Amino acid sequence: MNRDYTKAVPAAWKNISQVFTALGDEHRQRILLTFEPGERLNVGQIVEVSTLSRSAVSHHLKILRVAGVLESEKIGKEVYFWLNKKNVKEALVAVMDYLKTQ
Amino acid sequence: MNRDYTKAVPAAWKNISQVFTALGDEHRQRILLTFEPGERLNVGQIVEVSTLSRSAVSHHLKILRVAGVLESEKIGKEVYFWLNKKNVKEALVAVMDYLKTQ
DNA sequence: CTTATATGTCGAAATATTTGGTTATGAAGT
DNA sequence: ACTTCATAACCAAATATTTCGACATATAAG
Repeated sequence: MNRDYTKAVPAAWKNISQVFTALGDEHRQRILLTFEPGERLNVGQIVEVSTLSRSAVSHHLKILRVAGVLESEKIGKEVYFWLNKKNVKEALVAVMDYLKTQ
Repeated sequence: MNRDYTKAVPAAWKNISQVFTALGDEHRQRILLTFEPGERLNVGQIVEVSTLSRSAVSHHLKILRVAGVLESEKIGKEVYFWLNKKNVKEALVAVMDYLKTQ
């Protein structure tokens, strides 16, 4: 039994937490699945296909962005979002690596 | 833009949700990191290294078990838990595969 | 400079999760 | 059968998250 993690988790796992929390919500999964390969979508487009209000979508987009699942850039009046594949992959690989040691 | 997921997510993603929600919580991460390779731990041992009450630990163990992150078996008076590597890996691979199409 | 549009932020209500005490269940020992 | 021990289930309180409308900001258009 490993007692090292009684009170905390390694720093790397804090980032993993965010990614996993972000992907653990069905509304956020639906937002992600809306993106076609390489596509960038603005908030209005995402709201359009969502069943949630604009501010709820904005809230979920923020969680996804802070977690590093999405990246965003403002172009004119619009804010475009796209998938941060690299960062999501890193979180998945980290857990895969942990599994391999088990 | 893919509009297929406006109201629901593919069935496979529902299982993924559970695994990701389970792994997105720091208390549950700490429980997982307590397991050494191949080890089986009973509830008492996990409570012992946790900062939470017995009933809170039991609650988190149930979430981990229902999500398929842990498996359990009652032996005598004790219930032993161990990592369900196969199931966690499947969820991770499913998301990895999604990333590859993106 | 005023107006319209896109998005973010705030605050309060609704909802969900977490927590720990108490009670119930089930297995083992006496 | 009675007691003890380990754990699960139940329940209510505490806490966190989600939600949406109202307001704020920023950019562009007229």
